[in-house]
Amino acid sequence: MIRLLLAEDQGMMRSALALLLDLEPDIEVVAQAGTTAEALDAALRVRPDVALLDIEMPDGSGLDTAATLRDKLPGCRVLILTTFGRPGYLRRAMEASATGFLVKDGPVEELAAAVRRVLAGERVIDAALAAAALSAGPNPLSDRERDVLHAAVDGATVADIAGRLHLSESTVRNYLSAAIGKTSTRNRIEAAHRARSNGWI
Amino acid sequence: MIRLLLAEDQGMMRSALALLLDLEPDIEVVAQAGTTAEALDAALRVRPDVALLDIEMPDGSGLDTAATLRDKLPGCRVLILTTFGRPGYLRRAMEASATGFLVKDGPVEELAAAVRRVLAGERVIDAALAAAALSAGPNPLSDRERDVLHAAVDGATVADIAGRLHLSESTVRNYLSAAIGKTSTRNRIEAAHRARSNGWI
DNA sequence: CCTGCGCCGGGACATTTGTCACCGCGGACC
DNA sequence: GGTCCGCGGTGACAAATGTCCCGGCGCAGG
Repeated sequence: MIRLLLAEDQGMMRSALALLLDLEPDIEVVAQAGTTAEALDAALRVRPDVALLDIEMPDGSGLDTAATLRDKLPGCRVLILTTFGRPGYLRRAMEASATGFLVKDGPVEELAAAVRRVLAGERVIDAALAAAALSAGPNPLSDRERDVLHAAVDGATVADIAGRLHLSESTVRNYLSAAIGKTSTRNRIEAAHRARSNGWI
Repeated sequence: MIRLLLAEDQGMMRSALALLLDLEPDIEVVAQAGTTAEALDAALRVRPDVALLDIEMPDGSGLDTAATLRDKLPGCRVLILTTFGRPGYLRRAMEASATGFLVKDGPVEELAAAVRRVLAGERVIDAALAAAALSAGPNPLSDRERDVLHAAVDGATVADIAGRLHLSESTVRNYLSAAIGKTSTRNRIEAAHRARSNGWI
C-alpha cells in the first residue's frame, strides 16, 4: 500500500484527487494539506511514501517544501503537480530533488501511474517540458534582481520597493534596469511577466 | 437522469470532475469541453439539462458562453464554476442568467448538490460572495477604459495600446488616467490589478 | 595579489507616464 | 431646445521611470 500525502490549495481539486486516488487499490491518501505549512507538518507526522505537492500555494511554494522535505524526510519521494509547465519550475524541482513533475493538463489516470513510477524511484517528467527547460537556459537573474522584480509585479513604485526591501531608490532603479536588460524587455512589467512565465520568480 | 455538460480547460480537473459526477446515480456527463467553442458546439448538439461552465478558458470567458446559451438553449440551466470568487464575475453571471455560481474552494460534494438544486430552478450562490458583490458596487469603468486597461496588463506602452486599439496616444493616456482615477490607484498596473481582482475586466 | 562579480549607492539625463484643461461630435434623456 | 455623458483628440506640464555613468565594499577563484 502506497501511503500518500496530498498538498493542494484548491479545495475542490484536492478533495477530487483524494477521492480518486483512494479509489486505487494500492494507494492510500494518509494526509491532506491546503498550505505548505500544513503539508510540512503532516509529512513529518505521518511520514508518507510519496508527497504530491502543488507549487502555487497561498503561504509559499511547493518547490521550497520539496527542498525541506528532502532534508527532513529523505525517504519520502516528491511528485510535483502544477498548473503551469514553466521551465524554471522544472529546473527548481530537479534542484530540490523532486522525483517527478506533472502538469495538471493530462487526465487523472496519469496521476496514479506517475505515483507508482515515482515510488519505484523512476523519474517522471514530460519530455516536451524537459526540452523546453533545457533550451530556455538557466535563470539569468541574480537574487536581488528577482526580489526587486517580484516586488514590482503588483504595481509598486520605486519608492515602495525601496521601502519594502530596505534599499535606496537608486539601487532599486539599477536592479530594475538590469532585470529589464537581462530579460530583453522594455519595462519592469514586461520583465516581471517574462520572469513569471519562465518560472524565474 | 440529469444530463450534464462539463466545460473546464484544465484537463486533470475536468476528467476528475467527470469521473466523480458520473459516479452519482442521477447524473450523467453527456459532454466534455476544454474551450468555450467546444462547449457551445457540444451544448447545441447534445442539449444537456445543466451546463457546468468554468469562467477562465483559453479562448474566451464562460460568462459569455452562458449568455449565448441563454439565448440559443433557453431550457438549459447554467452553473458557473470558477477559481476566483470575484464580485464582478458573480454580477456578470447573474446578468447572463446563470442559475448558480460556485467557487472551486469547497469540497466536491457541494458540486453534485448544486447541480441538483440548479436543475430544480433554485439559485445557488455563496452568501458571503453575494454580499461582497453587492458591497463592491457595479463596474465603474466604461467600455473603452476596460479595453485600454486590458491592453495594458502585459506591460504594453502607450504607443502599443494606441496601435492595437487604433487610437491616438493622447486618448490612451486620457483613458488610462480615468481608469486610474476610478479605481483610486496610483498607476496603470495597480489599476489593472484592482480591475482584475474585482472581475471588472 | 589581482580579477571578477554581486551587492549597494549617487548623479545626470532622456523618455515615458500620469494629470489637467480644453476642443468637437453624437446619442440619450427630459 | 438644453444638458449630460461617453468617445476621440490636442497641448502642456510635473512626476515617475529607465539608462548610463561613476564610486565603494566584500568575497570567491585563479
